[in-house]
Amino acid sequence: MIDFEDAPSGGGGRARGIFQGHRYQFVEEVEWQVAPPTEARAEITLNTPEDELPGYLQNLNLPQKEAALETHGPVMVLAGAGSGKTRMLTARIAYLIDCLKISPYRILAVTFTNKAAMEMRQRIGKALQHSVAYPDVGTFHSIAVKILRRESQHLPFTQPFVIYDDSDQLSLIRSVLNKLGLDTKKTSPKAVQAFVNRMKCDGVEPHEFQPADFDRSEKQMKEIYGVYQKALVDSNALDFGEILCITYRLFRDQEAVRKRYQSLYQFIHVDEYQDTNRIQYLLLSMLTSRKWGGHENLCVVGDEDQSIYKWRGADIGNILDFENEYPGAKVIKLEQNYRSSQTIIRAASDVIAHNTERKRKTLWTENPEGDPIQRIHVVDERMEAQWVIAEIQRLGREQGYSLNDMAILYRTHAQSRQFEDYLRREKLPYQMIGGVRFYDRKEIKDILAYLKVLINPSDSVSLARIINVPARGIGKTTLEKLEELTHSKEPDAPTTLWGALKTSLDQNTWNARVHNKLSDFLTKIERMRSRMTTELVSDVYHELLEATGYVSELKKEGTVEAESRIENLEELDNLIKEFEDELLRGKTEDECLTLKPQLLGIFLERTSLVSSTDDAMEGSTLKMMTLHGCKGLEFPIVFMVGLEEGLFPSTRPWEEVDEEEMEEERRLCYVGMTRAEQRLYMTHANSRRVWGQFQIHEPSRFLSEIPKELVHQIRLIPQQARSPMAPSSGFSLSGSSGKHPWIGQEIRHPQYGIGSIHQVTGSEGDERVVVRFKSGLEKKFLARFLMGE
DNA sequence: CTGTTCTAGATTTTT
DNA sequence: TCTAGAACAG
Repeated sequence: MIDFEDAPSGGGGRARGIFQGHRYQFVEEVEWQVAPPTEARAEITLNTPEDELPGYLQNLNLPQKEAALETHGPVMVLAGAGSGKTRMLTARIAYLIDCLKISPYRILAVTFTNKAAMEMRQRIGKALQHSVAYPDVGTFHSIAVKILRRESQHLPFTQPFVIYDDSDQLSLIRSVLNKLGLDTKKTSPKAVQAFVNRMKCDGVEPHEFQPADFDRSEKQMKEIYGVYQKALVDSNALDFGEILCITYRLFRDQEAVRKRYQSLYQFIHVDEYQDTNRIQYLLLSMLTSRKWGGHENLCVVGDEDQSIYKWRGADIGNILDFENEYPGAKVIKLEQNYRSSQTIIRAASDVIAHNTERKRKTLWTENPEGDPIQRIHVVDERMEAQWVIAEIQRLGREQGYSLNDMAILYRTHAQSRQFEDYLRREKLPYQMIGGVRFYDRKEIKDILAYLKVLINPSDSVSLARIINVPARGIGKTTLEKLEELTHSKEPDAPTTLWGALKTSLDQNTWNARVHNKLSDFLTKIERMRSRMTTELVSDVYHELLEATGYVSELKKEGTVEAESRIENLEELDNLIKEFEDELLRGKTEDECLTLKPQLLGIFLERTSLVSSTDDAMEGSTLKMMTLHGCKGLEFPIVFMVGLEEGLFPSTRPWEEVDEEEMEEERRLCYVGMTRAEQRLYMTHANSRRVWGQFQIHEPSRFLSEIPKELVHQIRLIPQQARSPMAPSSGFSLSGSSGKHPWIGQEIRHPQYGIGSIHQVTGSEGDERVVVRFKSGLEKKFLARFLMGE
């Protein structure tokens, strides 16, 4: 039953739980010799009677068992949705360790997200009961970073390097454009970023790129890319793409290193293989391909029907080419679905059958036929949310479903708003997966930037971010002058902002006022830096908040936002403590001593690599997420919302429809539909507000691709939306007589209560008003909004 | 140098 | 509609 008493969880990316069960190894526990080839196959075969099998191999179907036992040589498993591929992978790894006596350290499993890695680790642990050692399980990025830390002597980067996320990357690109004297209006930083990342997905370095002969912009891009790469090295920072590229180059160019990792990771597994990109493919072939002296013990698991990251460089070619790269590869299909009803499987299969570029694979199930697909036609997005929430309550009340049996899936995060509103109103606890990452919040990024500067003063992006945060009188012009110093071509000119800061202070180039401010800042940072080596991160963290006055600034503000920012900083404090606890627990004093200076680096690395979908799922809450975020999950009941042309499939009206993109949208639809076990709802609205404007939408083409006999259609008429139980839309005016606001007019707001208009600005029809509420609170609103359309 | 207002761009999806 | 960067005034 739904617990109606629970308070709403507030949604948003909570960071809790991210670090649970995530154990990095620092003390090297691996000997670097080549293990003897494992000839000693255990006597388990496909014919072994079920009751003689170890538990983890029982109850697998034939192809699953085949895939699990085919441990040597290249294997590609084409696993349909819900066909038990994680089960198979777990069984396979357990079998390697338990029966074939392969050391867990010789096994690598690559997953798409950190959350998936955590789950797999848990499942392997369960299968092996009491095993102490775990195989390496992680994302491409986390594994690559680990390797880079270990092999830093071969890299242009020095040890405590930092990782730049997308927005850091964008800042660096801006500063590069600036340095090159390019106008950001003509060369958009975003376009440069897209270009750079595209290059990196394919593993193309600046000098390798061949611009088309007469294409000036490509030539310019190439140049910017080169300068950007240099700036990365100067900042001692890696962006996401670079993490993989540089690891690839390390393996390609350093044979000894490559050999070592080939023998370290003798059995490699890759989940969600359909979403790997070129550089990940190259990385894998470095470790496994015969061409590079690899062992070919590679097992990839994927489903081209679920490939939904083409826009990020995922290359379906990786699936199609597998058999060429690894001749003699065994291809195994898992086609039996254990998750969904017949109806859902048939509907989803019919939809995906409209794609032309796919390998034939037929999903089937022994599950009962189940309910028809519920197609709900509503008037607008408010009604959609209202109806879905009411239905969720009904299912809880009448059929005993609990909230975590259900999920709402949408195409874009922006669609979550309506649902949040109604969920809050109805006091149903919910959790949004994805959205704004905890670590992307401004205050968290600020403080992390400080921490990054502490371990790596070369990090100019972070330094520029915090040099005047909170405001300490170091303004734009000063910063610009500092940056200019780094652009100088003199032989011993500083290359980093930090260097520029130091030399300029040494050479007394500033007037007294600026000089003092800068040197104050410098000494503060230096002092904290010196404490870093001996003290815990949590202690430095406190001094940081103290010395910079960050929290006291926030306290001064006294707004609700500031309050929640302070709370977030406290949450960060908890996370740091939790992290230190986890790493230092059970360690000897000596070990702690060596560990301490590394703590901050590891902490920052983790914060950069967790994604917004890595949030732990909490107990009985309704889950909402994008269709991309639902990959790998399943729910008894699924609501897919906003099935409208333009929104889903998402198209840009001014651009021609790209057939390939349309097929990706369709795969996304397939992924969403196959999340449902028992019941699937699909809603579409007649019209909805997009960017504040009403748009009329046709029902999504995907709806018509489902056979009619599988669908139960419901059309909700407008009157229902205005029924007494429907909360009115936000505001109501008491005693309003006209369409225009006047000063002194009384306003009732559902959240803030009663107030009166204090000020009116803006032109007729687009007035903005300031309302002063009884509580003394002053808020600004759009009058149009306030007058109820 | 700071705080405010103005404008443009974004909403497709993320390691 | 909202946000973040840019431009402007104090």
